[in-house]
Amino acid sequence: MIRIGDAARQSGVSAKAIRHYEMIDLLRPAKRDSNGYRAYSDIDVHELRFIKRARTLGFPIETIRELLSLWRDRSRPSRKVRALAEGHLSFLDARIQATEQMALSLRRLIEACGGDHRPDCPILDDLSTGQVPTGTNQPGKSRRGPAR
Amino acid sequence: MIRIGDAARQSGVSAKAIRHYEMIDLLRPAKRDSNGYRAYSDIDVHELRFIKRARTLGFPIETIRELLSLWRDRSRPSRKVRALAEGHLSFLDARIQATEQMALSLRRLIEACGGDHRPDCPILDDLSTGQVPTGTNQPGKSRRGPAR
DNA sequence: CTTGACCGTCCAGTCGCTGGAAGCCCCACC
DNA sequence: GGTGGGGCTTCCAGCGACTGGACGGTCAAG
Repeated sequence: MIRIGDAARQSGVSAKAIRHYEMIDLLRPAKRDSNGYRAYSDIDVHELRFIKRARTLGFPIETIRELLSLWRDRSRPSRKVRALAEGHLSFLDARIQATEQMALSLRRLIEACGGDHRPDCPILDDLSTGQVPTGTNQPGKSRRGPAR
Repeated sequence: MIRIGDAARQSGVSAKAIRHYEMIDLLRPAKRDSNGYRAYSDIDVHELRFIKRARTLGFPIETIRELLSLWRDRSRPSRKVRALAEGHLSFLDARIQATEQMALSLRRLIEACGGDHRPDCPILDDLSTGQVPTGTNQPGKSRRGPAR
């Protein structure tokens, strides 16, 4: 049986994260051996790798939960998997768009800025005169800056 | 004097967020009028707009803190502002790259998936056989203990 | 017997807020 | 005078997906 450290090394998921996944019921509780250590099988490591790969593709945990249950189900329709993947792809595309928009604006500002010892700076000028984007505030209608 | 709700409407920053900014000392504590309500000046609203615009460009709060202090300093060298902006731009570019990589992989998987009623699905196949990205886990520097 | 690599639990912190509860303040309206 | 509805106040909790650290047990080598 594989202990948590080895499961971590073999899957690329940290031991801390493995315990975390167990706590949030993404993974079923690991068996314990006589001294209380978690003991994993190759199948468990395989699931961890599955999770790792899905995280690498940016899937959120809740979606991975569904993906895992679809994976375990031998009769799943690939349609469902595909729908999940497409939903996530839309999310990624939206994030790319939003981030590119930020980068574009910022790049223009940087180009206009001399970057010398003087206080004159188009970057600060832009920030200080920035128009209020309408309808983007208030309780209820939250604007979410892509998380960091 | 402007109360918090109006300051929110005029700046595009929610009232909750304004209080939050005060709590983390991004904003100096607002004056209070007789009934204890926060009272803002046009200058304060201007700062809020500055913050809002910087957030829209994706700057993290800690960087905005520096940007604000540079902005308040009439003799600031634009060099420093520019350096902050360039650092953030690198961060944005890295994020775009990473997200595009995810989207690209996912798009390929989706294209290969029929999306029908059958259980056969390249997406799940990929996830379940995903190679372990080496060197991407945990604290322990993955050094080997004695064989068990 | 000590060292050191593991393992365990539990709590706190990250980031940037948002939601909600409980309770004032103030105005208009009946 | 009461009532209703905004606004404002405070404080606590929660989001996502973990990571860090404290504190302690377990085990084999030296």
